[in-house]
Amino acid sequence: MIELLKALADENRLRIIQLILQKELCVCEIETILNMNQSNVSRHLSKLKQAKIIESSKDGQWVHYGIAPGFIENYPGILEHLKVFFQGESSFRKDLNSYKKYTSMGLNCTDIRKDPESVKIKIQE
Amino acid sequence: MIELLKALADENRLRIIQLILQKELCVCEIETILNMNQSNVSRHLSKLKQAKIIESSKDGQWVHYGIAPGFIENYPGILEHLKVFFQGESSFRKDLNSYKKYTSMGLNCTDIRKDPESVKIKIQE
DNA sequence: CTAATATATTACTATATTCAAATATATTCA
DNA sequence: TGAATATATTTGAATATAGTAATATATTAG
Repeated sequence: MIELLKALADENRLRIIQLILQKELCVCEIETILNMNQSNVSRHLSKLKQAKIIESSKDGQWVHYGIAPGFIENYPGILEHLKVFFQGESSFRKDLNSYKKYTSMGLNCTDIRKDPESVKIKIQE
Repeated sequence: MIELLKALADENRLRIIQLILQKELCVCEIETILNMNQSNVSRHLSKLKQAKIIESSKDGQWVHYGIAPGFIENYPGILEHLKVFFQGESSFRKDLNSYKKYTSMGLNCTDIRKDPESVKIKIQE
């Protein structure tokens, strides 16, 4: 429980959680949508995984992260509070907007690989 | 929210919260029941207060701390998970036992003032 | 007023956490 | 196979946090 709370008590990790709650995503997508560097995203993902908040599945060279079912089952109350928080914070709404642009434009890992910067620009508001 | 989670993500602070959930208590009681030193308790209390998890009321030379109604109203889900966690952890059950001995023996701040060590011994299992 | 007591704060040390740059590993594709 | 890519890990510097001892502030009792 304490490890869980520690894992949740970080803005960047909450940003990642909000994204992953929408849909399973791979590291490069998280990196691009949140405009965070690779090392940082990887480190936070590993902390979230250790706290059993998220889980990973490897798909060739890509690694996808999704919310761990156990987290949803065991901590529905916390999840609810997080969702309310996400909705109330403009910076989190902005992240969500970037995510929505990313999907509605039909972008994917291959696009990111080709030109990460241009994807980043496209999904900014 | 992040500040709240940070404040919760510490064992000693959760121990304090469990106690205070039972009843409003003064600093010296928390100190004695949890067998923590005064400076440490005071520091954690101030962090919990800053996160609006607890609130204080001064009663002469004594300061009592209780759960902030706002915390209960705004974060019922988190509170539920905390209670479940408390019940499942033997170290937290032990704290609760000490608290119950403390009250069932009719002890109070004056007893602690007279002889803190003997109170500590009495409420150990 | 003075001594004693309750709590808060400060100063210091130890430990943990964050970030970013560099490096390592694994995988794909030409 | 070898080059490029995706992700993970290591490292070091900066910052934050926890704990303790000592000190400060407030309050009560005599």
